[in-house]
Amino acid sequence: MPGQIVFAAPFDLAATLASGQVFHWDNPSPGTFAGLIGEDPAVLHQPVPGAPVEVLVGETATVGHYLGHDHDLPAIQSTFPRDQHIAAALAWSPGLRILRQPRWECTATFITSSMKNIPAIRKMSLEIRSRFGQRTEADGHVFHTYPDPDTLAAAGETALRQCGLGYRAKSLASAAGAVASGAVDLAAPASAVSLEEARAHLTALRGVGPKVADCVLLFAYGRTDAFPIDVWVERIVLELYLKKKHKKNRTPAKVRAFAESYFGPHRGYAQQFLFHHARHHLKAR
DNA sequence: CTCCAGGTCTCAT
DNA sequence: ATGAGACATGGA
Repeated sequence: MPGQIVFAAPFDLAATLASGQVFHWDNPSPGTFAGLIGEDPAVLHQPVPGAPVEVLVGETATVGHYLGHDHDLPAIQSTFPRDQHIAAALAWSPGLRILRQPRWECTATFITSSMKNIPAIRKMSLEIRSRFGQRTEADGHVFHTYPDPDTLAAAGETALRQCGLGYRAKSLASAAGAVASGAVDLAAPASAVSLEEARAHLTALRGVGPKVADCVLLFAYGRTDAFPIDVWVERIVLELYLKKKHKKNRTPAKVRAFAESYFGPHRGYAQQFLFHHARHHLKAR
């Protein structure tokens, strides 16, 4: 039932929902966010960062789980290296959290994310939802669920292309088919012991490479040791940490090796702070 | 109008 | 293993 969620450590709802890990939330008025958590409508309000989150629509338990209410942020942040770049990112949005998103929804939206900016990813996602999802309504807000694998597999590549997916339509249709048929089991990564094994389950899907797999593991499976490396994060690591290194030490493999050894056991969390900070302060090249 | 976007796949060294 | 191109579309 509706109520209030008090976080043990400062929480920033707006930063969390606008940090490029999820794309479908609406922001109808300052501090208010409306969206679906799986199939459940949610309308949340936080007047200012750090304040309790008012759940106007939705179950507080469901919302809390989605928002990572149980994450011990101070403990997680204490594992980060103490350098000026991490410090700046933490100061910029101390209440940023990693969400617990539904597996398929997260996988599918990140399959469509390659070579698209965040507004475009959002637009494709909303188009897919409104065309193929189930319509629900709550408190005057209209929502559309993210269509399940069977629905998208049945829709097919051509229909997905009409949602603006371009070449990604083929990947999404293929991935939907693989999950719908059971060829790929999205429960498998959750019980994988190693990160590598978890990643392998996901990269079996067309359109899922190392970067998308790490995003999904981080944003849907709670693997905070997964460290997605996109153009932004690669730039951050190269510019801020490997600036003076010789070319030989500035390859993608070296960036990955550095990240895995430097940022600690919750490096995915560190990555999200750095990414969110950089997107607001670094100029596109 | 040009540039570029939270990459992946394929095929070449 | 590492590198170069192709890939579709739309936001800025």
